Amino acid sequence: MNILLVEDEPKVADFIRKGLQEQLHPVELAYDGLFGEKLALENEYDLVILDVILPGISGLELCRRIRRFKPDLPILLLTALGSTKDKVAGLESGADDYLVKPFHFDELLARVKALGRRRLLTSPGVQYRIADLEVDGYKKTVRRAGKEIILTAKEFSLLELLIVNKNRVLSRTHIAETVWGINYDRGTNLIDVYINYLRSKIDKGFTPTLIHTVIGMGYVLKEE
Amino acid sequence: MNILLVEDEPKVADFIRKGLQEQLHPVELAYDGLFGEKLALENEYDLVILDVILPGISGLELCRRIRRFKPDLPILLLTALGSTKDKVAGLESGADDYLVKPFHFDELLARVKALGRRRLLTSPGVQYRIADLEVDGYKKTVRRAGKEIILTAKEFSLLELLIVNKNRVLSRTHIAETVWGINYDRGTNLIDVYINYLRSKIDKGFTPTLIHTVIGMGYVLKEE
DNA sequence: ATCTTCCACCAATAGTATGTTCATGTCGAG
DNA sequence: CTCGACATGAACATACTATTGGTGGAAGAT
Repeated sequence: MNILLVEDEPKVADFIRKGLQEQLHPVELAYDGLFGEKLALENEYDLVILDVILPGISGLELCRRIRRFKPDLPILLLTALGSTKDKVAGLESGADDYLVKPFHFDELLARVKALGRRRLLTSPGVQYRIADLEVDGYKKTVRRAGKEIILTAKEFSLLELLIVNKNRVLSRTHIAETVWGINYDRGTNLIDVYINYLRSKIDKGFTPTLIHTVIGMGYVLKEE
Repeated sequence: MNILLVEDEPKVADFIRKGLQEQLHPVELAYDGLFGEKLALENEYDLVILDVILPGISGLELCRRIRRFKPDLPILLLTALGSTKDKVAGLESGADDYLVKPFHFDELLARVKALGRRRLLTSPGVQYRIADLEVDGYKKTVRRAGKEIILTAKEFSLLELLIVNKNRVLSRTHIAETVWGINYDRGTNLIDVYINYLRSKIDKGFTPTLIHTVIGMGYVLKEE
């Protein structure tokens, strides 16, 4: 899930960004409201996390502006203030959810997941299986025919995307945006390379093969 | 917190499972009493949620059976019956708490949290083991291959977290929050250093090694 | 008070796996 | 046969992690 984080305190920003990246979400960061607005409007994020206290324009104002042009984009507000009045103000600005700092990171993750599910319908982070391949998004493990397979973070992220959308052809563009982030735009065959890595780890030596190329369109994970 | 849910109505089961997973609890599901009993006795859960009305054996009977072998395992009963008599019957069967359907999910969550906390606080005698490593959460002792190993407080706390979540990849963020408390400071490699301390004490010179790095994601304690 | 010891923590450096690119090889369609 | 599209292997760069030495402070001993 592509996430835009607007937070001016470097330490907090870093903490949140790293935590989300450890869950394999691509994260982009804006240090002030104006830049945040620019990014939010120019790109297609799945979620925006906004600090209320920002230099430039306030989080609430930014929230309203984003909401005006992107009514469906989920917005999560962060703030140090915890009064009911603040919460109401936040929600009235169009935020979908509200989290008071300091928070336990798991709490943030839970809300991120909840907001993400609203538009994706599928939520990575649970268990998936196809044929004799099992992917556990919680433990971050992969097994084929009962045997554990070790993947790197990027490989896992790619496989998770494929298995969540099994039987559906995924374009390279879509894969790039989901796994590598919004602003991925290199003229290389990086995705092909990673598909190749995955194949050698989860398909080589097993039947049936699960990763299929659809020429001109992209890749699918399916049986047969 | 690992949760076992025994519930035969698929809709209700799904509702509860999804809600709990959103809070990042791993949930396993049994659709009848016998299978529930098998799972409960064979695995290490932190909490069992039981429907009273079940095919096979009843929830009350199941509760008694589990209680016989796992006196410390928290059990939460769910039922459509709301009379005092029913509640008493449930609690007398050894359940720790009782919730009448239909309920608001927040209510369930609150109880789940409460039972979880109780277990963490009053968890004397919790012993964990993986391969030839034994950790006694009560005596605060650690042994590998029968030989006692002396750890400092922080080291023990870290090891305890790892072994409670064995086979699951733990992110640095999660580790930082659990062992060191909420802190935004990821500017140092303190966690890496403590992992290194632990490795030198419990892995060095032994096979198999138990602490594994998952680059980009965190660390796991597991065999293999 | 002072000394000693141990623990928690930090920072710099060395080390390694991963991420990325590029050149080349293969395959099928037309 | 030729082209486009994809697969593959290897080389390179980067990012992440391991390791070690050192600092400071707290607790206990003298």
